[in-house]
Amino acid sequence: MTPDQLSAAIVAALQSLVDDSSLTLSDGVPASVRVERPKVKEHGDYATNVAMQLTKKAGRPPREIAELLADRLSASDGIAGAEVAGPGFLNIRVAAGAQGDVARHVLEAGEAYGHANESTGRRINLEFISANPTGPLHLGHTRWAAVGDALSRVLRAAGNEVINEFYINDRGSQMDKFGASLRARALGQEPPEDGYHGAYVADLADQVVTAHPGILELPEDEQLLAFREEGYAMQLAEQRSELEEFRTVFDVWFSERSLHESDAVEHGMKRLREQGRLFEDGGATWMRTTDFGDDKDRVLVRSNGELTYFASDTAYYVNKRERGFDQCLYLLGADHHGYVGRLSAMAACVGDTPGEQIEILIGQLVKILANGQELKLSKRAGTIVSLRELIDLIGVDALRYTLIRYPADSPLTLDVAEMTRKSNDNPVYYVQYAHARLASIVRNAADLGLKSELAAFDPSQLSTEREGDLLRSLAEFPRVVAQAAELREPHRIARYLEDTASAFHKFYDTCRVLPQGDEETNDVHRARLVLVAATRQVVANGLTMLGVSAPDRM
RNA sequence: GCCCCCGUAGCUCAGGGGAUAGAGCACCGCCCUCCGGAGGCGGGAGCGCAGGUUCGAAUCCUGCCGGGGGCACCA
Repeated sequence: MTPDQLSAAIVAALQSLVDDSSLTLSDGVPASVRVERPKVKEHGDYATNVAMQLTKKAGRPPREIAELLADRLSASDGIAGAEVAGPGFLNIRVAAGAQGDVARHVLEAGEAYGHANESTGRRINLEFISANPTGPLHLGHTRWAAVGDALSRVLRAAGNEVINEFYINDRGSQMDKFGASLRARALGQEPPEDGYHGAYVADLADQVVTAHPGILELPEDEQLLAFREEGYAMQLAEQRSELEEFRTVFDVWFSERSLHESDAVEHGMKRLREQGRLFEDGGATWMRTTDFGDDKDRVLVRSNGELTYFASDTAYYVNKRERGFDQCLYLLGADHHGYVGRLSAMAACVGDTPGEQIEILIGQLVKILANGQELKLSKRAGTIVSLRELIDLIGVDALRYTLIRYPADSPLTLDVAEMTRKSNDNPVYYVQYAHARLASIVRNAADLGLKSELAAFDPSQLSTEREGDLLRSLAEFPRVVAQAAELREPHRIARYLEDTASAFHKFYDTCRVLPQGDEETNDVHRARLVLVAATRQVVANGLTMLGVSAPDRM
């Protein structure tokens, strides 16, 4: 019995109470009832507070409603018992057979277990990282790479169509400063004061010269252009390959320049004009974002005729919507949180509703400590911890997992020494180890000529406390995925996996799975093997959803 | 000055109104004749402060204190 099935059983019990007038509910029977897993085992396998919530609508004390419900529910299939506790909680015990059947569901669904059965029909554009192509990706980008990619997988699992998109800021003065910095290094000079000073600039400059032997013979303006464009191409290629190595793949790499090369910007402005949100002041063109709660109106075209970055943002958003996305999600770092107000207002200015078509998720920054000292991540200072370096240092699995397992909106402090010193300090190994152990049992079973056969599976054999705990944990997975997608919180998957791994290790400690010595294979062995195979499937599905490997051996 | 995020165990962090607030690390002790000890079992310690909403608050609201981030006709 899954929580959803239990919830349905409670609803049915309520309905039957209403049908025979044992209970009157002013709003009718709720469509679903929340069931939760109690913290203490004395409170049963599941508990619901529905009686307390219905007390007003029923006009009766919660314990009285709970009593009625307990009687009715106890008679339902798969329910071993229900009792009222405290102010009106209903504590429910599920029959072992119904509980064990969860393992069957898991194996029947296989890789699809935990994934939504139906499509939401929603197309989501998920934009994240969107770094300037003027340097290596650093720790901050790395967090969004891991979280964004995991979020995308989770949203897909929940039945959405999702496109991962990377917006390339390849236009504007930063690019020129980048080109000038490269040229300066190539000439053996210091980059401009407001340019790029990291050590990578000199290396990149050398690469540009190598690829373009005649570059230093060009006139200065052409030379600046050539350095800028070559450096851009190389840096972008580098970012792509690093991200690919990090298993973060983008479906669309969208160039800001391409917006300007097409008529997208003018098109976006036209849309705003139609909506009546444009005005002229001081020779500049403004968008009246204050109509929708922004602190101040925003300039789109400066008085000198140049387009602002925000004009691109607007055009880009309109472009996304016209490409057919129902929802545009932006994953931004806390250093960009000032954009939330104006982006939301902008979407409203073109006629959308913030929170519906546009959703901006702010992730807090990551701090990294080495020997108790914070590493500064400034590109200027050149003390960058790059994605490449982090991968080399920590490994893709551990790095991804560590960054994903915390909520993105909580500031994070990681210790290099701790991440690199002892690998088993990282919870990712706890989960992966569980998977390897599970896979190993399945392997050993095969050596004994045993397979997890559903035909011979008797779920009621899984009757011990730890088997029940593990089964209930497996039953949670679909709910966890749905919730993680709804809240845009992929870290919930990681936390869930840690709980499930723990439930498995405890089960393993007390429950022998395979027959030993000359022992005959019995129904308990067979049932436990099914449970093991189901658990392995769930752990594998969860790790896959995080983009972390599920090794059969470690 | 205004806005956003955060404050939970010695440290890093979970906990979307529910019953006795949880993990990992660190510290102390214990558990393999047998499926992987990267495991299991036990031990101590905590919701920044003050109000409010509620039958019930770590969770929601207000104020204060402390930490981080942000304010542009920059990108």
